[in-house]
Amino acid sequence: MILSPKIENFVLHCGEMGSRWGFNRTIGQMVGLLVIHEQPLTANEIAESLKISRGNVSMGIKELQSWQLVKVTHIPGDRKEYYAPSGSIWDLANRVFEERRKREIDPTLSLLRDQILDGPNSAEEEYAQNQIQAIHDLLETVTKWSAELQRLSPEQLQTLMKLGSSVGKVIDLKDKLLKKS
Amino acid sequence: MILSPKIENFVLHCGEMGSRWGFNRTIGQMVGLLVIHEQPLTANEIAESLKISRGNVSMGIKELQSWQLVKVTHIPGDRKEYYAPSGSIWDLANRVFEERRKREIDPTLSLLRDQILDGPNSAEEEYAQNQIQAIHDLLETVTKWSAELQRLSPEQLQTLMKLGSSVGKVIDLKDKLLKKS
DNA sequence: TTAAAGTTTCAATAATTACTGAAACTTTAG
DNA sequence: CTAAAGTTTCAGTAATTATTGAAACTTTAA
Repeated sequence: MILSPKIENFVLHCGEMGSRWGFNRTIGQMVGLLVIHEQPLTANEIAESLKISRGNVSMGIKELQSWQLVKVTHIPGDRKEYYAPSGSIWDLANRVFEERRKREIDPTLSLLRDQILDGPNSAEEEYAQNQIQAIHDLLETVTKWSAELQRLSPEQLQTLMKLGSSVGKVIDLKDKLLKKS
Repeated sequence: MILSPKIENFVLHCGEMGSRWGFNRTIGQMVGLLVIHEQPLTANEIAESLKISRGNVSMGIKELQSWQLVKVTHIPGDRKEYYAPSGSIWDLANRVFEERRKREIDPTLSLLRDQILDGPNSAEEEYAQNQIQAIHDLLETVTKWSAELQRLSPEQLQTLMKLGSSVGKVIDLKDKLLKKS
């Protein structure tokens, strides 16, 4: 399981970016490795390729499963587990996006809801209350939008994405559209 | 600079979320504090409110400035610097979004571009090359879209966001729209 | 000038997070 | 059943990241 320079380069980069994408270096490397390899890999192969301990791989796989980014496969007559990405690049990106929304937005939304129900407890909390409401509204809109995007088929999403610079035009024509629908 | 329970709660929560939003706990608390307070605060007030050292505040402010999230103001006859958020909640969210795109996507896009120019170096790199291309295309689309969103006025954005569940309909009517534009 | 008010820097250290490897656990073929 | 193959757990330790606080630096009023 020796990696070619190009692939090693790619995997190491995924490691560096790992923490920015929401996991840690090792897990970033694992994702990179799984994505770039056509065949599923065993835990031992992963450990060997990345020069990390078997235990670390096990923890990493667990974490990746909590993100729903890997699937386990088996080869007939072989009891080892083989790991592979749980879908296309697009699927993976979608899952990361969704999982991050859950971790980065949901807890705050929940706190802010409670604080809004509580109401301002004094005159100087008026401004605070307004700001809390503003953050709440923003996060709620983002959440709704994100749910909407999840509902779309990959083809629709591609279409939407490719709309690119004509998004502005779409918006300008919104009223017309809504009448027709 | 003693905080009311509700505000303290909010600020502490921002601290907990800080690392998930791309900074650290202290900086998260600083953002929370600045956003929730109507009046700009001095570095000393921030240090006192959050019970952290003066030096830490200085570093935090520097970091927040690199994210373009704070602005400095002065009060006539007072040489202290007063810090406040650099805009509305919406502005701040936009900046965080943009900055994260720069940190989380741009470096990868740049690496992948180079790797694509390099071309596959062997037969077994064929698959790898395809995957690299797929990731590249996805990230490029996201980048373009994000740039497009930045170009829109806040009002247009609001409109787009509020479109919510009718996004699907918009897509279905895309062709019709593009003819008219 | 200069000294008081304010700010920044950074080496030392604290706090957190990640990793290893050996032991415990699980599964299955015989 | 049991032993071999495989997997997971977790205490100890390594690596990383954040924080303090004292010294250096900057600005300004007198």
